Amino acid sequence: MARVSAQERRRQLVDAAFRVMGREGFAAATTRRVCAEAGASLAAFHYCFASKQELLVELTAQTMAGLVAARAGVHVGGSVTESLRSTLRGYWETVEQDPNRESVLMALTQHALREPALAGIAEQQYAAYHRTARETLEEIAAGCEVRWTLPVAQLARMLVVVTDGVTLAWLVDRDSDAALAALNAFADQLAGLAVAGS
Amino acid sequence: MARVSAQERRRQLVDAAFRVMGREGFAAATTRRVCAEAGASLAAFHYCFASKQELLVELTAQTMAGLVAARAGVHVGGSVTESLRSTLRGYWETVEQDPNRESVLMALTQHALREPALAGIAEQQYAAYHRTARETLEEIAAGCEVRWTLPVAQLARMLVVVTDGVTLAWLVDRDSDAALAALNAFADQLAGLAVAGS
DNA sequence: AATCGTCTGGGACAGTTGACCCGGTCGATT
DNA sequence: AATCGACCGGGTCAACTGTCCCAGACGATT
Repeated sequence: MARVSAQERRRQLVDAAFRVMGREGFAAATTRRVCAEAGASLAAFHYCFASKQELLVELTAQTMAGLVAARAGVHVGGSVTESLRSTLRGYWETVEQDPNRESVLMALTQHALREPALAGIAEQQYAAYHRTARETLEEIAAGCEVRWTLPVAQLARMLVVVTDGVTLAWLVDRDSDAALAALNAFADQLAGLAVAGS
Repeated sequence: MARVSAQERRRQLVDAAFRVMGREGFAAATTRRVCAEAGASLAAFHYCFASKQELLVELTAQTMAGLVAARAGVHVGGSVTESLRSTLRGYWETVEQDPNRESVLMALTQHALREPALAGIAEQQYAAYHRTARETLEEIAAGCEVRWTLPVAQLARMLVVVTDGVTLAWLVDRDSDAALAALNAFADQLAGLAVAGS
């Protein structure tokens, strides 16, 4: 077995846990299963992490950060409608490209809502979503020289609601056309809430 | 311990499983925990159910049926906007009144997507959502003497997307005002897709 | 009251899980 | 090359899980 730094080992274990969860579900990510996936021993696990909880916390934080980064791609160009459409399409590509991240994140969110040790993590996660969405909307408004006729916070929530809802439905029926159609329709509706101006 | 019919015992156990899941999460619903909640013995459990899977299947079916029934409340009256708003508000009241049903259903959906024995159940669940949503939209269109300018199937998906997304976000941050505002905004946008006519 | 299917009590089983521990091995620093 | 902290192998532990079993108690039918 390769001899790597504790920090590197931690990363490997977190990645392995993510892969196992994505492939076999949250419950399948036992310490042994994760260690096997990472090619590490149980002792190595408990050398790197004080407990499974600790890995879960790190996994949640890391996955969350990756998602926010992926969602942050804003495409400004042409009309408000076009900007919204291409931004949403950009997000959607990241989902279809790696569906597991979404299902893992959903499971982590569910778990974080119950586990006292992870209290606040789900809330932070959603706060980050809302912040990212708000920034995206503000960027588009600035780039297209329009302003929103509803509070940006409310629009941001709607954006998160729609992306989450579309993702959830797609995870079940995998109907990509319907998902994209819904996103486009929403982009058009949202564009209707923008008027020219500062 | 009371002596009840096997059928009644099954119902009790399903209810107990639902309560335990709602209170402590999906993973907490072990056979022993469920039996304790129902006031039954382990033997009673395996007399009524061949396996835990069997209970899970029945629980999913029953919870699903309850939800579809709850969502089916259509309020037609006044303008399209008003009808949509009050229908969505009606749905929302059922969510806030029993938040556990939503989180349990979400966990069951997650589980059903992985478990081969429950294959198809999640899909059926969502198909039922979409059917209910489509019927709701058609009822409103008929009652308000309008027609939709987009395919009803697409609008139905948007309806499901929004209700699911709003519910998901609310389960995390419990911001009822924001949830209701999002639903109202969506109702207004949806109303914009209706024009007078048959 | 005898019978029979329905139901229950308590216990047992093997398998899995998270956690832990100790002796030892590696590699860089000195 | 001696030292020391980082790291690993393999084994152990108690707790918990789903499942199963059997002797017996109940209640309706005969």
